[in-house]
Amino acid sequence: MQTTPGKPATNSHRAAEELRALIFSGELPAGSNHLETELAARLQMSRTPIREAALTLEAQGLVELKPRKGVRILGLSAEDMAEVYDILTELESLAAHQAAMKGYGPLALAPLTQAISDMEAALGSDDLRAWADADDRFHSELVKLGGNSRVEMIVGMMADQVRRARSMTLFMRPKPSKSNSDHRQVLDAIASGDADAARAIHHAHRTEAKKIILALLETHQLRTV
Amino acid sequence: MQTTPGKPATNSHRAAEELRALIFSGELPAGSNHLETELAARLQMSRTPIREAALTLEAQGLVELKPRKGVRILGLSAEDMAEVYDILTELESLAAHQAAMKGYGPLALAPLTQAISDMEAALGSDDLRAWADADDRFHSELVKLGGNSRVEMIVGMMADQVRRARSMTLFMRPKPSKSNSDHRQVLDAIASGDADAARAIHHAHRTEAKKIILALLETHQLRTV
DNA sequence: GGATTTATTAATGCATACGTAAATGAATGC
DNA sequence: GCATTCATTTACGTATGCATTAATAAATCC
Repeated sequence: MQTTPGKPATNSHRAAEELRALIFSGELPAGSNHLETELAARLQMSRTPIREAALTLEAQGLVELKPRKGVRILGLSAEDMAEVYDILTELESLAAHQAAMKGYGPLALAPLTQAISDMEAALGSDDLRAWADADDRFHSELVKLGGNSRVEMIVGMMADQVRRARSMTLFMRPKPSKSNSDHRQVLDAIASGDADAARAIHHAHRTEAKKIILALLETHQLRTV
Repeated sequence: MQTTPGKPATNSHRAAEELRALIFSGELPAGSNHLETELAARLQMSRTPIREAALTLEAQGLVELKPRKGVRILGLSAEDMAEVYDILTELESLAAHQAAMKGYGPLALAPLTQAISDMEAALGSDDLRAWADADDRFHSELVKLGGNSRVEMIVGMMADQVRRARSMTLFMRPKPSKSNSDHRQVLDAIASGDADAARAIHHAHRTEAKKIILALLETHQLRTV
């Protein structure tokens, strides 16, 4: 969840954040429609900031403003998921590549190291939720280290979109143990400045993740999430 | 320019389009600030739709809403340009890869073929403006053929952002004659279903374009455009 | 009874009104 | 003369009001 720390504490932004939270928590399920008035009452403000927030979320692909129907919470079909994963694959791999070229020392790479050991710990204690958290952190830190702010933004948006789907499939899929060795390999490649390796390994990692998720959605007949 | 054809003919959207046009034409130059009231008067509507449009453009990275300063037209520094080009490189290459895997016939690839011959014609008659147009068309058609709607959207946004810079440097740079053989190679790779080649060639092509543009901005001391 | 037309409702898109708080300039103190 | 305080302006953020128009219900006709 990107909280946009530097932004002003305006109602419009509160609305955007709260709506996001409501969407991710599932309180506003995919496919549901909500009139502006209803949301305004729920968040205790007028329609104006709600509208502005909805517009922002629409630009980010989370909702759709349907005249007379209100804001429609968008779900992700399997095809949507494939699209998003493909983008994540490319842009994160780019980030890995660039991060490797920056010659980061152990200190700068500490967040990655930390995330990896957290994942291992979580895996040891069978805490999948914690694992997912650390995994998120790894990916977002990786992108940060890549140093392309636009990539960071786009990946943030896309990660938001798949978050719900991921949490649904989290308990279905096989223990992500291979995932960890992948992550460590990426980290090593970055630390040793091998940009092409970092890119290739991460690319393969994400491609694999995409296959697994899509297969799960397929077998479980989850059309939209 | 993406005109978003299916969208309702609301003032808010008119505002977004017109503001975009004003920005690209340079009438609202990078770095300038414009009060909401001023823009409202200019487009002959109230602040509300202006505000909504500005919010949308902000989400797309074209402007910034500064309290008390109005909407600030964002320029692109050399670093910004590098960021955008890197993203275009990755996502368009992905599109080329995916397009090659779809087994398109000559009919589906006609727009690409057309764009290429238009570029050649334009080059023959030294019409750089026409060349740039056809080049745009090639890239946007390529992305369309890739079939990932989100990629299409993101690339559209990024292309918007570099458009101004490109038109500034259009007359400075060497005749883009190599560009054409690159394009044809990409087309051939797609037509023959060689996804990896399509990706690699396009990647190299974009990487080269990035270098050229950045060098130009460097030598001409163009800090922001 | 079913289909078509008309009336009613109500949600949106937009305009407008207003309080607040930032920025500018005036006024005061030293 | 310079700094500090106070007053004034004004742009924004938000609330509210209103006309439009899509959607629903009612009513009429065949």
